[in-house]
Formats: sequence, structure tokens, C-alpha cells
Amino acid sequence: MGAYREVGPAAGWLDMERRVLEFWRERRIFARSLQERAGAEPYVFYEGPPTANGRPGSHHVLSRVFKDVFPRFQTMRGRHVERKGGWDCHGLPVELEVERQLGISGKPEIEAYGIAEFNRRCRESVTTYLDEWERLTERIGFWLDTDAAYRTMDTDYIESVWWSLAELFERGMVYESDKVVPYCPRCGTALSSHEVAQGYGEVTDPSVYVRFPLADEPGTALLVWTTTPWTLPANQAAAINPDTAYALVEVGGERLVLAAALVERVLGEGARVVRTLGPEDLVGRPYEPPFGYVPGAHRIVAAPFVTTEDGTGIVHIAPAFGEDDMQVARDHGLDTPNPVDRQGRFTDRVPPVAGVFVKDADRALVEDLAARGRLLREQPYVHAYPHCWRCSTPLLYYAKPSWYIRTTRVRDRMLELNAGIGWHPEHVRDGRFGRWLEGNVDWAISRERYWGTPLPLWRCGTCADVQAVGSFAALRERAVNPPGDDFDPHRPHVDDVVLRCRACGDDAHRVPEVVDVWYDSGAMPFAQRHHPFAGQGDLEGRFPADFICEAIDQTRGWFYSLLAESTLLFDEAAYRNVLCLGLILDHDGQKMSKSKGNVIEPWTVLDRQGADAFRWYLLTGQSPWESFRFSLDVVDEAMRRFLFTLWNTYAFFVTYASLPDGWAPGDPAPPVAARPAMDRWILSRLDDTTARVTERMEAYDPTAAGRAVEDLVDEVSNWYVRTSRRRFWRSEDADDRAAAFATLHECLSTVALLVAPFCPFVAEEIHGNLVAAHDPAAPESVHLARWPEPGARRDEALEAGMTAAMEATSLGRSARKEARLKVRQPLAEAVVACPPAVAESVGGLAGVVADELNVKDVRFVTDPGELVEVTVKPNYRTLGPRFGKAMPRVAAAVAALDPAAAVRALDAGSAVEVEVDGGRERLADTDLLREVRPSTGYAVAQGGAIAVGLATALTPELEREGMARDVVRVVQNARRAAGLRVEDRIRLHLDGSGRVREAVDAHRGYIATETLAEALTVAHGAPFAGDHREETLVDGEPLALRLERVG
RNA sequence: GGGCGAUUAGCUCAGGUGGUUAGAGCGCAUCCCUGAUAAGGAUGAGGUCCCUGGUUCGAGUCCAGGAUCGCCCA
Repeated sequence: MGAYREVGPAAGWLDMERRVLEFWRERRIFARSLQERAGAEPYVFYEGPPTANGRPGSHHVLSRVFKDVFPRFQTMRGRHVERKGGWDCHGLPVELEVERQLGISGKPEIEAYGIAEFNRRCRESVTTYLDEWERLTERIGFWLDTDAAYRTMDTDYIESVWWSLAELFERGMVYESDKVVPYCPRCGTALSSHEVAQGYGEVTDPSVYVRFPLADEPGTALLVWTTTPWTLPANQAAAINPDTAYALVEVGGERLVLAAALVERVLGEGARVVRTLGPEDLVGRPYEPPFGYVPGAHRIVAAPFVTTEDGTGIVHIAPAFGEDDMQVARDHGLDTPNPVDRQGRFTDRVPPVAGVFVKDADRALVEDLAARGRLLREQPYVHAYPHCWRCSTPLLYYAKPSWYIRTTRVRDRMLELNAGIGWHPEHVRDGRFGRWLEGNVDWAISRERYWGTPLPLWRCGTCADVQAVGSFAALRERAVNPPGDDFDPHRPHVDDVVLRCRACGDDAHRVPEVVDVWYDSGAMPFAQRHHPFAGQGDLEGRFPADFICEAIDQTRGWFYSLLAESTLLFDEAAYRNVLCLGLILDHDGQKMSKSKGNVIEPWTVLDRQGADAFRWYLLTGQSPWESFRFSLDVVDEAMRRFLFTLWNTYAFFVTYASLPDGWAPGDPAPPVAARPAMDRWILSRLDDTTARVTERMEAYDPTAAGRAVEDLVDEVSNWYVRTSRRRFWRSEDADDRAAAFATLHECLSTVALLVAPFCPFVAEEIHGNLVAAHDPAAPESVHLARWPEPGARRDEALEAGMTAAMEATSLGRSARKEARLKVRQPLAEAVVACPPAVAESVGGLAGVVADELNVKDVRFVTDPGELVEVTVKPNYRTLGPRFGKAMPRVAAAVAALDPAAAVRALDAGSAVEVEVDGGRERLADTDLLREVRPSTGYAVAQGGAIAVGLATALTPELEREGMARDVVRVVQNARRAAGLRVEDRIRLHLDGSGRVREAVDAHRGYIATETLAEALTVAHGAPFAGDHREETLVDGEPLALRLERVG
């Protein structure tokens, strides 16, 4: 049986956390929490891999805390929860960082530098901040197996990705196609739609209204509007909507064609409509292109996507530069000429701007149009335009060959599987994510970059047959020049491997692209286990995930790539539950950014307030999926409101349990049924809370779970301990004291279990000091313990009575304040006016109310009219459904009742009759709500059905007692000032005015007991000098005291 | 332009299935307590529940439209 470790003030919190971290390290608690659950039912968690080439921020703490809380909870529930870490290693961000370091920019410079050395540096760069990530992960208490972390750049990982792509290729799900893709000319690569999404920004483009003269009707021109003048040289057609009315108008001596609805908006009031035109008047007619450099059909076509929302209702079609345009070209057999090179510069097919970057060519091209009389008007146009998410270059929509996965073929299946996923919040399933899935397009997975998983496709130079390679063994088998055992599958080495074409036997070379990094991360369910190469059953109990958790911006990122790949490969969703998190904003709701200087570094919070406070705020501050308005202040609030309250209660327990006549676990205590109502009440609340927390955690709602504990801890601290304080140090009744200790001990040790997943440090501290130190059979760590089962001690009647007692106390205090009677002054009586049912429920708790209000007696009056006046109102909740439309007349009938008579009848157990619409209706007790109002004589406060009155008259005796309490307070302060310990005995001498001495004389015993005075002398001739002397006033009267320690 | 979400006290947030007088914490004011003490507590002030319509005996809650903010997509 061990002793308690002394508990200091909460100021030592950070030291406590460091101690706990050390304990976990030394005793290998995390590893053991897994070992001890070996063979148990698995609970599968997937870590969405971050990239370690940047420092972790507060938003990473957010996701890591939520990722931690459920695995901890499920482990305590008895599940085996592997938590394999992971790192996303490939991708453009890494390449860009290396480009910056090297001072180079763009693909030509990278290739001049050398791909081998470039990729070597990428490999180094990607682990730059690995140390800091691991330190942070440990410091915030995120239990993650970082030693066994998967890395998307590892050879085994890549081989699994190859396996999956070869599978899909063999099934005809991978194809190459010329499609228009968002393309970054600087990075020289196409971007996936989820990458595009990240880079929208406002830009001002020159929007131009251009004349396309009709070739068969001189003097008349189509009016075309575009915001990308640089696409005009590639024009192939002009599109109209077949369901829109067009107008031929005359303005300023020329004739123009545009949508009828837009005439006034575009041309003003000076335009005269000559004739309305339909599609039959326009489709198929030839026009003169804006520039003559690129040949083409140059005729009018019909396309349903054309709108009249802006522009002129006539759309210029450049098939190489727009997805819709490309579709029009396919539908009408148009060419798709592209006079722009891969760097976004015009080729010499457009001589005036050859070699110029397209966006920079806008000016020259517009001036050229103006000079030739083709430009009607130009005006700046502000709109959102996509930019490269890393280098901020405006993207071009650009036709180029790309590799695709035919995800559209499993779109409906993905929707089905999605319907079975537990989304938190629920609305994401059918809303944001569901809508996105419905609009699914084939996944463009190839990137013309360097640092990534190489696309495992080899194309024959002779017959163009393409083969997919699904393993390194297959690679070696088919290679003309098989690579060695230490083969690095990255570029450029893999590019050197030549295969023999299966069709014609000639040499086949790898296609140049690498794989979209989102494909890498979406492959983690199987690639992290080197599936299928690791052998039969390698995914058993590891797929699908029970739980994943990331920020809401992953909807189109990881959430999608996981689902898409698992549907394609395994026909199953990769995760059963997903928790979406909101963004971290600053206190004013602004995004945190370095340029605004409003970034809060996680280390700042951890070094000042600690991990538990950080975690508690994030987990319980608000719904996880809302934006977090984050600041040091909100963490402070969480800390004070909950953690310090818990700490103070814990410190209180240890202080008194440590005393010589204290209490230790295992010491005898009365059975719960024999303990006082206060004990049974808090244990009822404890059981209720345990059930509630369990239920909420199972529902992935840590916010409500945490708040339930918060409420309980508040009740323990501010009601149970406050009202029971004396039982811990001065109970004459040993059983009663033991009951109090045992009850509080159970509350604290159970709360430690309940909060272990949330704030694992303080939970460990409390468990260690209150449980593990005393019971050799107990788990040495709270995180090795089993989750508590709620007991069967719920007593709702008792809880209702306590609620009424609390309310009566609150009302009594309000009345005291009103009457300006401080609580230290005892009063003769409190009168509680309430219905009989309430009086009965409070029952044995009247003594609590009396203590709290410092009154000699609490008397219940249940007869209406005594102390208060009573009124009754209809209970709409019960009567509404019963009477419906007749409710207003029921309310009128209730108002006409004699309230006192009605209440007496109800209290006597009979119903009240009212007449409604000619019928007699019986109203039961629950159909009427009572309200009391103070009448006279007492200081009264009322709230709803309860009113409390205080007898305000003070007798000399009561005044003496009040003064005695004042004296005790002064002596206690003096004890503390003298540096005495709470259990030290003293000799005490008091002197003062006549009133003071009378009070002391009358309450000698009380004062001596309260102040642990073994000897108490009054007035004349102090028998000792006293280590501590003091002169002061009590209630305006002089008091002198001396005291000294004995023994 | 479309999708999704949000809007409740000065601030941060709660408010199953419509039903009494819309709650908490922080801050503020006035106090209390003083053996949990570099703590703790009470009482009070503070609200057009974004706006406008609608459904209903009854709307913070349901429906429609609008405003503002955020995210996502065009």
C-alpha cells in the first residue's frame, strides 16, 4: 500500500506533463497497450499521411488530437488498435522546395541539372522536418507508431502502387486520351481537379467584344465575347445556343448579331433590332476568323452549354483550350490545332507573338484586332481564375495526352458505398461529398514530373503496344537489361529499363509520366502493408478502416482517392467512419497566414498551457467540423473551466487523504446504500455520466462526451465537495468520513478513466496517484485500464430532489442578497414554498439547504397562499397535442380558474375541470404549471414553482453566533499567516470588546474545534507570549489574538 | 453562377422529434467565502435567436425567398 504523492498547485502542470511523458517512454506504455490487446478484435485506424517537408502547424495538432482520441478510447474498450504512421513523400511541393534551394526554376533547368541528383535532393528534403514532426507528435500525446511508418517513396510502397495500376490496366480501366486539362506552364504539368481547387484567385483579364464578319453577308458580323484573347488565334468555330433567340441589330452604321436578350446590355439603347434570328438562320454559316494564321472550319455551330448570362450569347470555340470547346470539336468534327508550346508560349504558327507567353500576348493581339477594325470594345473583367496551387502561375486549359483511370465506370458503385459510410457531420455524405461523386469524371493520374511514383507503363517504339508492369519481379523478367537487387524504382533509373514488346518483340520504353500523389495516398490501405506481396491475408483485420479523420478540405483529396481506389480494386469502401474537421482561424475568424502575422505556433501553446489544455479546447470547444476561432485565450478558458477545476478537486482529495487520519484505497468504507444522500447522488451522476460519455464516444461525438464530463466535474467540485468539505477533516463519525473519501475517490478515479482519451496526461497523473500507487493489481497506466462500465446506481428521484435543493439554495442566496444579509450571519429559518411533490423529493436534503444558506431550520410550505401567491398556467406541451386549435380557449378557461383552489385540488390528487366549447374537460396535475409570487413578511425570491423566504429577524443569540464565525475566520487567516499546516494544533488567546468576548464565551467549543485549539483562553492575562499576534476588527468590534503551535 | 454549411448576449459557444420565462462560460457590475487559497462561489445587468414571408393553436426549431460570412466547385 503506497502513500500519496503530494500535489502542488496547478501552476506545475507542465512539469506534470513532462513527468508523464517520461513515464510513458520508460515504461513503454503505448507499445504495451497494443501488446496487451494482441488477438483482440481490431479497430482499424488509417493515418492520412502529411508531408514532412514543412513544419507542423496548429491545424496539424487539431487533426492529430482527433486522430488520437478514438484509438485511445477503443483501446480502453478492449480493441486492438494499430496506429501505423505515414508520410506523403512525393509531389510537386517537394520538387518546388528543391528548386528553390537550388535556385533553379522549371523543367528545362531541372533536366539540365540532372534528374538523378534532383530526385536525390527531393528524397532528402522530404524528411527535413521529420524530427520536429515526431517531437510534436509525442509532445501532444498522439500515440502513433512512427518507427514503422509507411513512406510513399519506399520501394515496397511503390511496388504495391504498381500492382494496383497494373490490375486496373489489365481490366481496361486505364487509358490515354487527348483531353483538355488544367495545365501549369511553369511546372510543365497537368493538375488534378483537386489541385486546381486550391488555387482559385481573383484576376483582372482584358475582356473583348470581337467582330466575326459573316463571310456570306458582307457588312454583318457576329459579336463574340471572350476573356482570353490569346485563345483567338486557335479559333475554329462560333457556338450559339439552339434554344436562344438571336437578333440582327443595326448600330452606328454596322450590323451585328448577338443574343436578343443581351442587345441592350451590350450595345446600349442606340441599337435598333432589324430582325430576330433562330438557329436555322445561323448554324452552318461561315465567318472570317479573328486571325488568319491557323486554318479551320470557321463556321457557326450549335452547342447547348452556351448561355446568355454574360457575353453576347455567341461563344468563340478554341478546341485546344477548353473542355467544352473540345467537346464541340468532337461533336462537329473540327480540328484541334494548338499553336502554343508546353511552356505556354506561342509557336511560330502565330508569327507576331511567336515565343511570347500567352498571357503576355494578350495586349499585342488585342491591338492587332483593333488595328484591323475587329475590336468593338475592351473592358477589364474581374473574375476568379485558377492558378497553380504552388507557384501561382495562372493555369491554362490545354489539350494534351494524359493517362486516365475510368472512375466514371464505378461512379454508381462509389455512390452506393458512400451511402454506407458514417460521415460526421452527416450532411457531407449526400452534400459536399455525394454531389462531388455524382459529377465524377475520369481521374487524370499522370503528371509530367520527376519526383513521384513512376507510371508503370512501357510503350513499344515500333508498334505502340502498351504493357503495364505490376511487380519488380515482372519487370526483371521482361527487361532486356534487368535492374539489380538494390533497384530504386524512381526516375531516372526506371527510365533506363527497356522491356521487350509483347506484341512485336521490339524495345519498349517507359512512358515519361509519374503518378498523381493523391493516388499514392489513396493507396495506403494496401501499399502500407506491401499488399499483395506480403502474402496471403496481409490485409486481414486491417481493411477497411473503422475510422479516419482529416480536415474537410480532403473531401476531394484523400477522402476521394481512398474511396475511388478501394472501390476499383476491392469493391468496398476503405473506411466505415470519417470525421471531418473545420479549419483553424484566428480569433477574428481570419485565416492564419504568415503574411498577416496571426499564426499561432503549436509550440507556443504547448510551452505555455500544455498538451491537455490544447487537446481539451480542440476536442470540446465546439463542433469539430466548424471553423475554430483559435487563440491563446480560448485555451486558457478551457484550462480554467475544466482542467483546473479537476486539478483542484484532485489536490483537495490528496491533501486530506494524506493526513494521519486520512484514507487510502482499500480502507474500509460503508456500502453505497448506507452512505449519505449526497454520496449516493454524486455516484448516481457518475454512473449517468459514464453511460453518456460511452454513448457519445461510440457516436464519434467527443464534444458532447467531453462536456458531459465537464458538467460532472463541476458538480463534484462545486456541489459535492463544497457541501461535504467538513466530512473530510472533521467528521466525528469515522464511517461518514470513510464514505466521503471512498465516494470522492471513486469519482476522481473514474473521471480519470473517462478523460484518459481526451487529456491523457492529467488522467495518468490522477490514476497513478490515486489508483496505481495503492493497488498492485491495478494497471500501472490509465491507458492500460479498461473503460468503465456504468454502475446501476442511477437514482432519478434523488437527482430531481437535489436539483430542487440546488434551486432552493440559489433562491435563498438571492433572497439574502436582496435583504443584505451575509451568509456568515446565521438566520433562524428559511421557508420553501413549493408543491408537495417537490417538498417530498427534497426530503432528507433539507439539511444541505440549511447548511448552504446558514439557517437553523428549513420549513416547507405546500399550501398555496402561505408566503406566496400561486398562479396556474396551461402546460402547452401536454395540452397542445390534445386540444389543437382549441388551445386559446383552454388557456382562457385555465386563466379563469381560482388558482389556489385548483392547486389544492391537484395536491389532493383530484383533477381540475374546465369548460371548453361546451364540454367538460379534466386537467391533471401535469397539465397545469404553477408559478408562485412572493407575498409579504419574509425576504423572498422565487423561480417557477419554488419560492424561498428567509426570516430576517436577528436575535442576540444569532448575532453572537455570527460573530463567532467571524472570529473563526480571523483565526484561520492568522493560522495561515503564521505558516501552520492544516493539521497543526494550537494554543489560542483572544481578547476584544464586550460583544466579542460574549460571542467567544458562548461558542468556545465551536471556535476551539474549528481552529484546532487545544487551549483557548479569553481576556485577561494571556498565559503565553504567542508566536503570532494580530489585532483586527470583526463586525466593527476590536479583536486581539495570539496563537502558537503546540507539540 | 452552382453546391454545402454557418448566422442565438459585448466575446466564444449549447440549444433530440415544434410547446412554460431561450441557456452556459468568459468579460462586466455588485457581492460572498476564506482549511481547495497565486484558488473558489453567488447574485445581477446584458437577447428584434440575420431579415421577410409562409405552415401551425403555438416557430430559435419546419418550409420558401433574401442578406452576410466561410468552404468547395464552375
